Amino acid sequence: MAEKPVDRRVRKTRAVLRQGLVRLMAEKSIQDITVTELCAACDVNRGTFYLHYTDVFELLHSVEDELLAEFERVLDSLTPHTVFSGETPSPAMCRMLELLADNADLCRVLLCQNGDMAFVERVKGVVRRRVLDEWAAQFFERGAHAAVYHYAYEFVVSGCIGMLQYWMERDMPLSAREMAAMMESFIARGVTGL
Amino acid sequence: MAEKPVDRRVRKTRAVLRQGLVRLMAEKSIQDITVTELCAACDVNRGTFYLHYTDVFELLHSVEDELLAEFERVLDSLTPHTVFSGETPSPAMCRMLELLADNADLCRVLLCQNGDMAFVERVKGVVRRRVLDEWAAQFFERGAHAAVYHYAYEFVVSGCIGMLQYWMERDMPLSAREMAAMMESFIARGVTGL
DNA sequence: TCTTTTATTCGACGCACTGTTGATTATTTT
DNA sequence: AAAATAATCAACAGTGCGTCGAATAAAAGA
Repeated sequence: MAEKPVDRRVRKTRAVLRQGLVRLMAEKSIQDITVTELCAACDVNRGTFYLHYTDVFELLHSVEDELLAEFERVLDSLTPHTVFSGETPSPAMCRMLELLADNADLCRVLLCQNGDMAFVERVKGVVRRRVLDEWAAQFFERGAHAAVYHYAYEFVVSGCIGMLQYWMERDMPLSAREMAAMMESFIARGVTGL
Repeated sequence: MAEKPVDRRVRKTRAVLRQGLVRLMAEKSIQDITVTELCAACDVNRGTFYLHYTDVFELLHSVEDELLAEFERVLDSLTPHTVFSGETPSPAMCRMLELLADNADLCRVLLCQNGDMAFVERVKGVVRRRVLDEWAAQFFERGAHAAVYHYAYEFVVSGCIGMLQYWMERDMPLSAREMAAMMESFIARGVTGL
């Protein structure tokens, strides 16, 4: 694990391109963004772009990777006890929502209208790997059919992401804590149990 | 509303292009599909393409429109009574799932990996316009906070679509009826109520 | 600080796809 | 059978792509 220090110029160029992409994505769909256009908007030479990325999509993925890594760090900082404590809303859910709020512009662009479906799948996958086994155990205790908890998981995760999209598209009118509480309520009792 | 009969050649060309696009989309992402490539795959002259569509995305939208129209026809054929009868699973839900099963290839391409997020939003919108008012009434009867039912709606619709994605990506191992029953159970009682 | 290393810039190149045109051929409609 | 219209074909300029070598600028190492 050699810590390779990255040249300051490289860091700067990549940062400029990343934030330039996010800025453009707020205006237009990713497939309409050309390398030429992005470089002009960022005042970076087009050739320089190709020193770092093969195309706009690879750049997008690097942006996604960065956010996803931060997301995973939050998940890793949560002990199982933190997650399954009786507290409502759970600190785990709250911290994840705060992360979204702190990266609102980027998350909106990736998760909402004209977002990246593949990225949404990746997010689901990250959560799945950490939650599903725990879930499975709880379901089996209740004697539920084996396949059911997979569908239950998809329902819950997709449902939460849908709520987040609605929330972000309206510039987050509720606090992270309020959102977390609502989500956990829906997960546990469905929507008729209000 | 003049019924304009469309030339057989036009119908045929458009049909060939539509099914060609769906075929290609099963292999690669939409943004990697060029007009040149699509026309070669369909054995249609490239110039002919431009007589009907401005670009690949307009063709995609026309495909989406067709599916969405069929979806709406199903919804329209359902009386409120059909939807809110006590029957489980409801005939409404079953019919919608059967429509998905009948258009499996297309739905998979539009809703799953590398799908079109804007299309998913349109689907949500179609359902929303027909369901939300009914929902709102039920929520107010229970004295719920005004904004809550919007989030509840997003949770449920997104949750169901997430289940559908999981279902379709695995080539629909359950029947439409089984899926409908599971969805309605999650909606009503959440996932811990199994 | 001076030297070495490395990143960025610049101009240019062939290439592929685009969107359109006008003329020609084939099919459908009346 | 005649008229209308759709599809084909070849060709065009325009634009972005991906790459290159040479020149310049900036950072790292001594």
